[in-house]
Amino acid sequence: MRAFERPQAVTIRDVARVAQVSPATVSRVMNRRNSVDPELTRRVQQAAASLGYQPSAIAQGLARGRTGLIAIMVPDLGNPMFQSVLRGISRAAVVEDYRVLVTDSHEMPLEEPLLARETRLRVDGLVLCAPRAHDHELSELAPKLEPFVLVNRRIAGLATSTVSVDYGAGVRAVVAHLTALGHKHVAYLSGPMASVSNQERLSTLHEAARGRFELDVLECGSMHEDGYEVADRALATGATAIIAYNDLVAIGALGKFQQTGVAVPGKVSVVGFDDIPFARYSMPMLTTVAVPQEELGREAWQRLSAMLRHEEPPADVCFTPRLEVRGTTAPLRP
Amino acid sequence: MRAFERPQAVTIRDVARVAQVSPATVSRVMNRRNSVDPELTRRVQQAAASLGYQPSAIAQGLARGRTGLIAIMVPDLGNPMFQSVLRGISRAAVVEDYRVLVTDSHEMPLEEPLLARETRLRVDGLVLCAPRAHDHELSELAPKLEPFVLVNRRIAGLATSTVSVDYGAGVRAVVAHLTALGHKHVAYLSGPMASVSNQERLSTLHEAARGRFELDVLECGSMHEDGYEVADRALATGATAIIAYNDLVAIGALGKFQQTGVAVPGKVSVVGFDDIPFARYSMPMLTTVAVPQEELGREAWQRLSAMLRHEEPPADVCFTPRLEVRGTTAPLRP
DNA sequence: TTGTATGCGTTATCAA
DNA sequence: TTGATAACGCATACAA
Repeated sequence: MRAFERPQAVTIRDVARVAQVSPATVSRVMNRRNSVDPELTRRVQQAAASLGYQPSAIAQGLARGRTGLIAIMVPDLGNPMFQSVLRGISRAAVVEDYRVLVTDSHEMPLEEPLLARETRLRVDGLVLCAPRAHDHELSELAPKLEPFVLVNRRIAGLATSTVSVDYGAGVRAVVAHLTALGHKHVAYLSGPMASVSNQERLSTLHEAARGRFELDVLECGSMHEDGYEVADRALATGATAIIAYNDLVAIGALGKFQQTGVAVPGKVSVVGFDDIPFARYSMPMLTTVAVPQEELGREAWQRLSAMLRHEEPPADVCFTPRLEVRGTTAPLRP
Repeated sequence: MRAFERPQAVTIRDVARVAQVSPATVSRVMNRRNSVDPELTRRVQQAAASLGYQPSAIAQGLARGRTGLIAIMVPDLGNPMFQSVLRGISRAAVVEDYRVLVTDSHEMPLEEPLLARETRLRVDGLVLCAPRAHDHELSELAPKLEPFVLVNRRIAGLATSTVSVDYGAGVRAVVAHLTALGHKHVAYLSGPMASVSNQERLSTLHEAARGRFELDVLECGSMHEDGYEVADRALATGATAIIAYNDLVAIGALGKFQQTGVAVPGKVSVVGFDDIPFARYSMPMLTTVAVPQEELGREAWQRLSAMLRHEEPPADVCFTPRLEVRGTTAPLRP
């Protein structure tokens, strides 16, 4: 039989024939085994060059039992936060000659397990970035996904490498900041319910707000438009400060306030999360909880890379975010 | 021998043994060949389920001569424009069961050919998004990259599918707009010199400006910071309107003007390219040349998909961008 | 309809 | 050091 796609133009056998050696020797030369006679080495290299030979990655994959590929699954490729993580991973992995496959789960918690498992089949390892699936589903699936690294998510009883952010600390910093500014009524624009980091922000917020200020929570989302649409209602609660699920939402709200002539931070303060590049370019510049996004990606790769080498990965890391006080927060003015 | 990674837990042979059939029959069942006895089909499915069998994608790839993977190469994963194209491709491809591998060429024209070729080895087809490499290098390389689709780039004498944007028309629309507003002196913040679309914008601009207004060109870049840094010098030329290479640069310049108290559009008008999501959320809202970014990705996939099926791809498409007049442009006020 | 045998392109074992 | 040869896991002619 033959593959129905055109078979690879030139194979290791062609090179072997031209160089008058065995395929095994060609393989050795291509893989820089230094146990080949210089003369043969030269012949092989010349033959390979003249034929334009390139080893088949698929065949190598099958023979070696590895693909040289890893995958990252993100909830939404449209979110700058995840783009940055992807960028960090991609740039770190390429140095070690790994390529990155990217899967967008479209914020669909129920489809994630299937998607993850299917993706895993085509690569050597996985990075699950802020997975939305349920704990127990991920736990069950874990053995079939290994090796994998979790970003922005921890799962009780699961001993896999994790790279995360202490959003609780971030929330407390925000609360302290707003309290110091005199705010007594705060609205939280809540992100996707499936987002564990949203849950963390929310619960810490409830806790930290107690006795300090009134807290209203509004269902929102994770994109500009979500913030834009919910902004008015947030203001209508009487809140004088708004904490957004992320920078996108915050900037969306800012847009609406600008349009309707609501002064920021004069009438209402706004805080975001992530510190995406655009946060410095909103007007006023967005006060936000800065998360080292690309570094999250790099750290994730460090761990996955170690696992791929069958080494012990570095210890879990949890970044403490830094509150970037910029222009969208100000003292309460009655 | 054995693969040095743990061999796949369960193979087609294990299923065959449990189901008491031949591996060939298992293969037929897994691939929905409808020539298998219902009883055997049942036995195979049950065996596969109980063993948790998943066919090895690598082995399938080798046997079928295809990987089920495509790749997209972009100059910079940090650019929202390319992110959107990636998103469009990824979402279109997954529907047809293709996964997407992403390669970031770091805006390095010289490394692109190697990167492209190496990437091509691991996938069935390629999308080159705004490649920065030289025409002749791409032409030479073309046979080894096929099938591939070009986005935002056309190469003389190269008969490969192309999805592009008529930036010339976009530039003329901008020029007409600014001229109508009375501007007599315009500065262009030039993008990466290796960017062909930058060259197109530049040459059309020179042409269109002739006899209408004075044109200053400033070397800039493609990111926020580039626009931020060059903004002052652009103003110092005496220009009353600034055309930026893209929205990122425009927004960067806007940020600087905001900081230094330069009124936009009162003192200077600003125009961008692309219409990234953030363009609606700058203040004022950015006047920009809107490019259908995700659609570029979808159209690219349409063509690549056809080529992968050995069908004739749809004709080349060239989008005419639409000028979105928003808040950063205004009549010249002396 | 089912099973046997072969090939996909490489790597790796083992004997020479 | 080199070359047969056997995997790797699957899909598919071909024979039964």
